[in-house]
Amino acid sequence: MATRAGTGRQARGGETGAAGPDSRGGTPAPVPQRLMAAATRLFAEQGYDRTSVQEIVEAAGVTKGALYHYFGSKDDLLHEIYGRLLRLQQERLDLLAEREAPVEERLRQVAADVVVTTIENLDDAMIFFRSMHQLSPEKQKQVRAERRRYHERFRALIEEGRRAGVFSDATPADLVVDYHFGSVHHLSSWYSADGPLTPQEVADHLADLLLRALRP
Amino acid sequence: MATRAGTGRQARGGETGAAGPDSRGGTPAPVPQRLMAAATRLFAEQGYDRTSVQEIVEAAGVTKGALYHYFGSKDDLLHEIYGRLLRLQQERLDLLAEREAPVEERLRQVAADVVVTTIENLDDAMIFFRSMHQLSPEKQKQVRAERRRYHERFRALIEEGRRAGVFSDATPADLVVDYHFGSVHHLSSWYSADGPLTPQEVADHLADLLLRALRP
DNA sequence: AATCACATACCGACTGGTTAGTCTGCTCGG
DNA sequence: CCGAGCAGACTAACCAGTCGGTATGTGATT
Repeated sequence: MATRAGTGRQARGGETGAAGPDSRGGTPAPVPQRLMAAATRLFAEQGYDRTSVQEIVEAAGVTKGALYHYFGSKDDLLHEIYGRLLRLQQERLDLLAEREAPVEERLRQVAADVVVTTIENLDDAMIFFRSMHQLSPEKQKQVRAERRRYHERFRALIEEGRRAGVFSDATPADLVVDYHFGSVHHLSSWYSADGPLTPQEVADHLADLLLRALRP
Repeated sequence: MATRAGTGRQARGGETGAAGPDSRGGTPAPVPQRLMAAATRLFAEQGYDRTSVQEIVEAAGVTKGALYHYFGSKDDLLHEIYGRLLRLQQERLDLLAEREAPVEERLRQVAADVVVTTIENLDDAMIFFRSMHQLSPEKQKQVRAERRRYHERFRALIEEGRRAGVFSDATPADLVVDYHFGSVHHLSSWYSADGPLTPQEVADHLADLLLRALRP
């Protein structure tokens, strides 16, 4: 349904294969990917509203006709960026949460992992929390729903740890989740690859702060 | 240069007196305040770029002539909103940090206070975190510098506590500061006055999480 | 193997609408 | 009578999205 046939929307193409939009001199990446990459960079640099469709297509080396062939609207591009990040993080959360390990160890891994993947996709993350409100209300609702699922999965881990008696229950679990995700969102406004800390180090520290705060 | 001779900039007027833009039927609030109040509300609701100057002046019951009489540009309005919040929080931080009390008590109060004042000015805060990058580079630099002063003052408290042996030094102090302010920034995306928690309760919980994370 | 039918992929000029900021001039208190 | 305070028409720029058109490929029919 999604791809060809009727409307040529919803690109998404090669999630596998080379990471960059153009993996060296060989064949250039497909047009939809080039558009997504250009939009991501420009949205992160200038903001959504300040980036014109014209700029995006020029950066991707195509024209408006191509963009509107693959995407329904400018705001579709934004929605795809969100989808990409959310799918990635949800997938990793599910993977880690189901492991065999003490709950405090699983929470630590999950808390650190979301930090690492956020830093590794810092442009996406920056766009995420800056431009959410610029999505159409309908798409916004959808994104929020997915986000909530993520938070609930995370909260479930905290509650599991409480029942097991390894976490304090001094603070409502929702608040603890928001406390941690606040710091995750905030990453894009201070983390720099030039800084002294690697993504993994930052992640370990932040996860450690969370676990320390939860000590009984 | 920008405006006319006398540069009628920098409104700011009655910081004292009635809080609202129009304190009941009597005399309406002065035009600059009405403009600031209207701009604050609209920026928070729709975002900076999506709010037209025309909307602002209509909401304030004046015309463009009035706005450009008092403010140099649309982005000046934004800058004033930042200034208002930053001045308020800096002032309160200085006040609390200089009190006579054990350092852990002072940190707790400071950490909670910034949460309360953020919630009490949630529109300002939301605009702050969403629209920073829409300021002119020059004004952005200025705001960042003020923000940094605030963070450094906060960090100094943590370091004082470490020297006194009451805080753990497992995590770099900068990271701890960013951890806490992440959650403060994040407030505007989840806190609701209709929720079960009062601002003070949220503040106490968040301050508690910080202090718990810092236990040696 | 040549032709036809049809779809995908893309081009780029164009449209209708919006925007920040300017400018001239009115009004009214002192 | 003068200037601060403001009105509101105006300008020059810009922008998302549309649309008619072209090129290329593919499968079926002759």
